[in-house]
Amino acid sequence: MTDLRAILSGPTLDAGRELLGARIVRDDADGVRVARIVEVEAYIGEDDQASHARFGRTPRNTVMYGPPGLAYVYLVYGMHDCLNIVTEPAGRPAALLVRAVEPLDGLDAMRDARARRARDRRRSPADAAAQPGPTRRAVIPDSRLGSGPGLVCVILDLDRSLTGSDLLDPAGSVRLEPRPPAEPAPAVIASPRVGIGYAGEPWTTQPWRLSIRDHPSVSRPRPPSG
DNA sequence: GAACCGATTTCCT
DNA sequence: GGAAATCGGTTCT
Repeated sequence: MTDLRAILSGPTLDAGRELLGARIVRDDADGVRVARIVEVEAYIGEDDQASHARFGRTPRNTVMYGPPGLAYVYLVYGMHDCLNIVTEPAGRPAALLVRAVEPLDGLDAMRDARARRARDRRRSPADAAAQPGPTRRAVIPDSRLGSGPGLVCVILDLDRSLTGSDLLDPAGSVRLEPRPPAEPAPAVIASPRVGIGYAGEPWTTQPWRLSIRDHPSVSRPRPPSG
């Protein structure tokens, strides 16, 4: 089945498994960029103490209560945008955080976007005060360009203004497309979510991080290869 | 390759 | 007011 709307309206963990291997297509002035989803995390309901919905509906998280297939992009640690895909029927707050992608097409635009980000960072006063030093940075392999939730948004130029747009709209500039039928379903690893120590048990140990087994584009910390 | 650190601003019982 | 669904650089093993 490739009806993504139906898949996203179902249980979030099932939807997460279906999204592994799906494509994010970014279609804008910089051309067409395509990336394959290799890692997601599920945030399910108001009971989930790791979810932004844990305090109930707020101005920021309202879109999580909307229909499946909408984008929810939020800012974390004051600097990184993170892309979520809303799941489950309207009224039930749930979403899948896209933690890592494998670049498939438009890699030059992706590298440009990362270089732009690095330049902007260097403009900050604190960095200007620091000695630039002649340190040469290692070249980032293609497979690692989108290996983290913040990096996914950097290489695809996504930000909070995208929140509320429908990722299944064929005319949208950011689109979600199903895994091609010819491509075999990937082996999935389920492991605990990252960076949610504040949530307490059982939430910190729920295996709601889903990733393609042993895929080089998966973010750190690397899940067990099972 | 792991472990530590600083950046930066939005969000909310 | 305090913490946050992270990243990149540095420093160590």
